[in-house]
Amino acid sequence: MAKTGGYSRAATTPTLSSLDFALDRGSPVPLYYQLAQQLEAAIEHGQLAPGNLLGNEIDLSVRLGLSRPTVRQAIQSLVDKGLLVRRRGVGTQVVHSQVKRPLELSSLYDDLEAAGQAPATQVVRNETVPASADVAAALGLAEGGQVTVLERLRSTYGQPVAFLCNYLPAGLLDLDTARLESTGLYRLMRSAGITLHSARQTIGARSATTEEAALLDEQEGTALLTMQRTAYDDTGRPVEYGTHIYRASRYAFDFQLLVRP
Amino acid sequence: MAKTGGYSRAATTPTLSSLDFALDRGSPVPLYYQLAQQLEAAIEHGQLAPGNLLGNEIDLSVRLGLSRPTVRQAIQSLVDKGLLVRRRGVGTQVVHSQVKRPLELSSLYDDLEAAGQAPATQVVRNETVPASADVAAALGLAEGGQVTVLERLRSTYGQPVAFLCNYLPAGLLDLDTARLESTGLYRLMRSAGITLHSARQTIGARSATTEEAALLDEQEGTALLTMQRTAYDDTGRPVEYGTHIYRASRYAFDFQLLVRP
DNA sequence: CAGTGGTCTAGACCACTGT
DNA sequence: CAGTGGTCTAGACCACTGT
Repeated sequence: MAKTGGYSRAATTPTLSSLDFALDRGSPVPLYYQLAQQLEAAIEHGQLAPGNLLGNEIDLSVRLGLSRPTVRQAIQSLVDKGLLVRRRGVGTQVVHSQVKRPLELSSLYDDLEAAGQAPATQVVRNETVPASADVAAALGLAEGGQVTVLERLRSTYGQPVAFLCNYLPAGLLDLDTARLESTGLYRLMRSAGITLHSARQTIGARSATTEEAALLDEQEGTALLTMQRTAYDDTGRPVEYGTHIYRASRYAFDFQLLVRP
Repeated sequence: MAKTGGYSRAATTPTLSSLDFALDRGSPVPLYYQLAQQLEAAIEHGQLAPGNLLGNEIDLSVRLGLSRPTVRQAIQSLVDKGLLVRRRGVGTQVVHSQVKRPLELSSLYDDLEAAGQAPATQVVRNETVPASADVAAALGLAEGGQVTVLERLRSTYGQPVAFLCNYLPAGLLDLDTARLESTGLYRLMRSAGITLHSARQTIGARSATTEEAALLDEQEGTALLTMQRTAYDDTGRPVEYGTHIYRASRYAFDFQLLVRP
C-alpha cells in the first residue's frame, strides 16, 4: 500500500475533512459545545457514517484552531451520549447503531404527547394529609408529616391508560388542579424550578382488582403493569413518590440504556 | 462574623480537611481515579456527610499536590455517578440521598445472584436456525441469516422465575450448553471479549397463555412481566435480541435512573 | 514502529452566586 | 464584592494498538 503522510491521514477521514465547522468565539455558547453539536448534526445527517474514523485529536485541534483539551471535551460529551467510541491506539469512530433516545426519567405525559396521543388528565384527588409510614420513609419525612396526595386518571382518545397516585412534601410547589389537568406533574415541577436528578423505579406486573379494573375500563384479573418511583432533585432530596398502574394493553416502558464502563 | 482567610475556609470543609488522601504516583492507577475512589469511600463511610461542601477546587489541588484539571476530573466522575453536585458560585456538595446502584444493563442472573438467590438455568433449546424477519431486523442481519436461538428456564430454589428466549448472530461466541447452565449469558459474552455498551428495552405485561403458565408453574391468565431487549456492543453492533417472560409474583425490575442535564 | 487516545501540568480569564 | 465552578490554552509524557 502506498503511504504518504498527508494522504494516508486524509484517507482515514474522507468525510470529516470535507466538513466545515463554524466556531464562533464571540458566542456565549462554549466552543466545545459548539463543536459537539456540529459533530452530532453531522452524524445525524449521515455526513459522518457509522464506523467512520474522526481523525486524531491533535490534527483536529490544529485544523479547528482549538486546544486539544477543548476538542477532547467535545468528543467526550458525544462518547457519553453513545454516539462515538474511542479506542486507544486506534482512533475515534462513529458507533454503528445510533442511540436514538438517551435514557430519560420518563414522564408518562411527555411520552404520550411525543407519540401524538394527546393525553388528558382527570384529577381524582388533590389534598394534604399526614404521611403514612411507607410514604414518610420514601420521602424522608417524619411519619405523620404533611404530604400532598394526588390521584389522577390519564387517558388518550377518551380511553384510560393509567391511574397515577403520587405523594409530594406539602408546600413543595403549587399543585393547582386545573394546571394538573392540562399538563404533566414533572412539567409543573420543572416550571417551579425543581430540577429532577435521579429516581429509583420498580416495575412489575399484577392482576387488576375489581376497583382497578373499573377505573381503567378493563376486566377484573387483567394483567396490569405497575411502577413505583421515588424521584430526587439535584441536591438528592426526595421530591416525589408515586405508585402507578398501567393498562398493559395500551402502554409499555421503552428504555434506552447506556452501560457506563 | 470574624473572618480570617485560613480559618473561614477550613470551616466550610470540617471533615474533608481532616481526611488524608494517599496518592501513589508510582501506581499505574491514574491519579484522578485514585482521588475519585477515596472520595467515594469517604462519602460511603459517612466521613463526608450529605450536604457537606468539598472546598474549592484550587485549594484542593494545592493541598493534594495535583493540578486543578486532575482534581476536576476526579470530581466530575463522581458528579456523573450522582454522588456530588456542583454549583457555580456555591461549591461542590455531597448529594443528600445517595445513589445506591448506578443504572446498569441488568442481567437476571447477576441480579438473582446478588440477592443471594442461587439461580439455576435449564437450557431447553440451543441451536442455529435461519433468522425470521423480526429477529433479522433486530440483529441487523439479512432475513434467513444464521442465528443461534437459546431458550432457557431460570429458577431459584427449584421454582421457575423466568423463561428466556434469546437470539445471537451465529458464531459470535461459543455457546456451550453446559456453561450456559452454570452462568449467565452476559457473563459468557463478557468472558468472550464482547463489551456490552447499550441496549434498547421494552417492558410490558400480559396474561400467561396455557403453555407459558405450564412452563412457569403458574395458572393460565396470571399476570406476567415481559421484556424485549436488543443489546449492542461498544461499536454499536447488535449482539443479542431477547424476548423474556417473568413471573410477576417472583420478579420485578429495579432501576436507578440518573437524569443527564 | 508509528499512530492513537489517556493522563497530567500550570497557568488564564470568565460567568455566576450570595452577601 | 469575594468566592466559586466553567471554559480554555499549550504544552508534556505515557500506554496501548496494529503493522
